Amino acid sequence: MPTAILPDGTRKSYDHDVPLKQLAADVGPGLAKAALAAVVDDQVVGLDYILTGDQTASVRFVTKKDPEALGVLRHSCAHVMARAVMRLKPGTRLAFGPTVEGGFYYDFDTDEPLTEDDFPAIEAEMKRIIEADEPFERIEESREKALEICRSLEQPYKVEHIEEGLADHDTVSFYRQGEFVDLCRGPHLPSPKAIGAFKLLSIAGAYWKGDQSRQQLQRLYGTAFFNKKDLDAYLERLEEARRRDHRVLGKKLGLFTISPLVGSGLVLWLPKGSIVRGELEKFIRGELEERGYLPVYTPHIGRIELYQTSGHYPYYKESMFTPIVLEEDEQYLLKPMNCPHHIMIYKSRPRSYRELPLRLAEFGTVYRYEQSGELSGMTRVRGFTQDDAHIFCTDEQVEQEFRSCLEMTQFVLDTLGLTHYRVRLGFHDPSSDKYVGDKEAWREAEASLVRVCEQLGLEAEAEEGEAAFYGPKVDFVVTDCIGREWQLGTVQLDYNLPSEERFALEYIGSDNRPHRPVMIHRAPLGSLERFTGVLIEHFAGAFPLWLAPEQARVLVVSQKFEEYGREVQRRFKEAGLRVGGDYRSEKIGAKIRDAQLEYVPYMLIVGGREAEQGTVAVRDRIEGDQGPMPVADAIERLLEETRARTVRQTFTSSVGLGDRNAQNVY
RNA sequence: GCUGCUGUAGCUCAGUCGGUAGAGCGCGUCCUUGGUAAGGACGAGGUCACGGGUUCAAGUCCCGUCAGCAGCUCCA
Repeated sequence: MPTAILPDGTRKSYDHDVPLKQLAADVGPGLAKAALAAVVDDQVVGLDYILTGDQTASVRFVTKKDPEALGVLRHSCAHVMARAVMRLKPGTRLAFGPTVEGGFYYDFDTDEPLTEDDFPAIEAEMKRIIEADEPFERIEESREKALEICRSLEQPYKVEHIEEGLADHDTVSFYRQGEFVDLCRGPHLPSPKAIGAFKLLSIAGAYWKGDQSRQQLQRLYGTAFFNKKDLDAYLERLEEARRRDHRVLGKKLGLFTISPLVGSGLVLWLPKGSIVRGELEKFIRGELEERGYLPVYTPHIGRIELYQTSGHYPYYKESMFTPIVLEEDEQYLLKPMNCPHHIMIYKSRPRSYRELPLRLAEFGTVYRYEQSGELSGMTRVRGFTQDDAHIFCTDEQVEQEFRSCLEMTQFVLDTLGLTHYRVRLGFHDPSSDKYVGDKEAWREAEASLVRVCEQLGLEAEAEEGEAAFYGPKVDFVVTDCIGREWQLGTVQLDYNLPSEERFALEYIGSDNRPHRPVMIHRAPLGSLERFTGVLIEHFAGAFPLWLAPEQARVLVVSQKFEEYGREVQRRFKEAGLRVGGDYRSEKIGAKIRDAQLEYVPYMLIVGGREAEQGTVAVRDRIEGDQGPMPVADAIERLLEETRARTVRQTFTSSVGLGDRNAQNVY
């Protein structure tokens, strides 16, 4: 006999199979009314779920206060949307319709393309469907019956999914609402009435099963909430995120620009952005020096043979700018990677084990011909500078070096207050042939990565297929303000480029015999372009003092005090601070407002009182008026905050439709 | 690269049915000289992304190119 264990520990037993709907009613009429779904043994299910036989399960009912409810609601809303589209565009083939962070989508194969102009009609139809309030009805069928149903509904994608994706399922489930029947795992709301507010957000193309060689579908994105207030709040957060977008702020604050005449994906760093980049480079350079790296410089082009030897050319030919051809046998590539150049520095003379580990570092600028549709502000570009280095070491040194690289990356991210990142272990995909090197070396390398991460207490998740072609890696991945993920820092282990088939690197060991070194590729920031783009959003344009293009600005109360203002400005400048001055014939309120809007961290306000006493009235961008203090004290205060690289404010929230952890995929 | 959308002043955007372009901010000049988030007046500023086409007439309609946006795919 089925038994349910409720959250408060009470057990309810039945002498017959019992649907959760009834269980809820037995617990109380209030619950029966409020319950939207349930969690049975950690699995979210609908109220149509039936406790059977000798099943003993923990059951927790989900109401709109529980976080699980929103996902169920959105998935139901996706069905409502699909039903509306089916009504408006008969014959549409349905693909997948999962929930994603922030909402849901559904993929359609329509005869005529959908456009945003179709949204009002679809939304109106959805509204009618919700108001009609027909229940979602779960139907379980055998595979054969299910195939028959999907064939009769003329839903070829569903047929394919039952045949392939669900090959190991004996039965599959459908949900029916009125005339609309869809293959679906569920769960759904008891009825659509709970969908209090929804909105279609965008339309885009998407490939069937994510495969570029297959049919392109129309992906309709939307979001839904229990009430209008939550929807409005979400839309407001989207707006805010948009204002924090590095492309918007980069333009507004004069940090960078991109000119079609120069070329798309090629960043022009404006003076203010260049200051931020320069400070980051200075910071990294200091760390490199302390950690025993040696600076090198290499040219921006190299002969094509260099990249044929490394293996990059055959693998990434399509993603490179086409070769510069001088003569048949003399071709050059704009370098897409720094490693082959650094390898040639290693190879410039015989190496002894006494030199290892040899750490060669360069802010190396590389060029990659990224697909046009991929380009995005500073985060995906065609020319970028990596804070790159390659470490050549012995087998015994690998783990220690690898650990140091991870520690440096963590240190750099911590310094900037970037704490919301995930660590991804990029492992090879055993079913792919894109990797070079023997299996044993890969196995060993991946095992050592896991070991080091465990030692450091790094919570890392392994992902197959994310490795570089020459070795596994550890990536630091952050999410931007609209929910997209970007890889920043990376540390990669490489047993292949040093190998006989590639560059045949050697060092002479203590036994006076040649040995093969191991390489580590690493870049804590990744690229300065992408990192700066992410930082702009991370600080919402308000950089901490040490990075701020203009650290302080002298504001004179009236132009009568310009002379004293310029004297103050000179003293701050001599102390090494980046200080501007506002001597316009504006009122002090206007000058403060402008400085605030430009995110100048400190305002130095001077008028008659300050001129007389040799002080400045310091106004903190965050805290406001700090009152007057001697010029020397103010300088010392700012210098101290700069030296400490203090981070006082960050913004980490992200909204949008990122599809990590997509639920209910069919 | 693919699907959909967009491109008007330095920026953000309006421009109805096809009838030769507007606002706010910013910028310049002048007045104003002030005490912690917007003082006032006047003025300059446009190849309506680019190239074709339809039309008596195109910012507006059609085609192409370039660029951007959203998503997919890719990412050494």
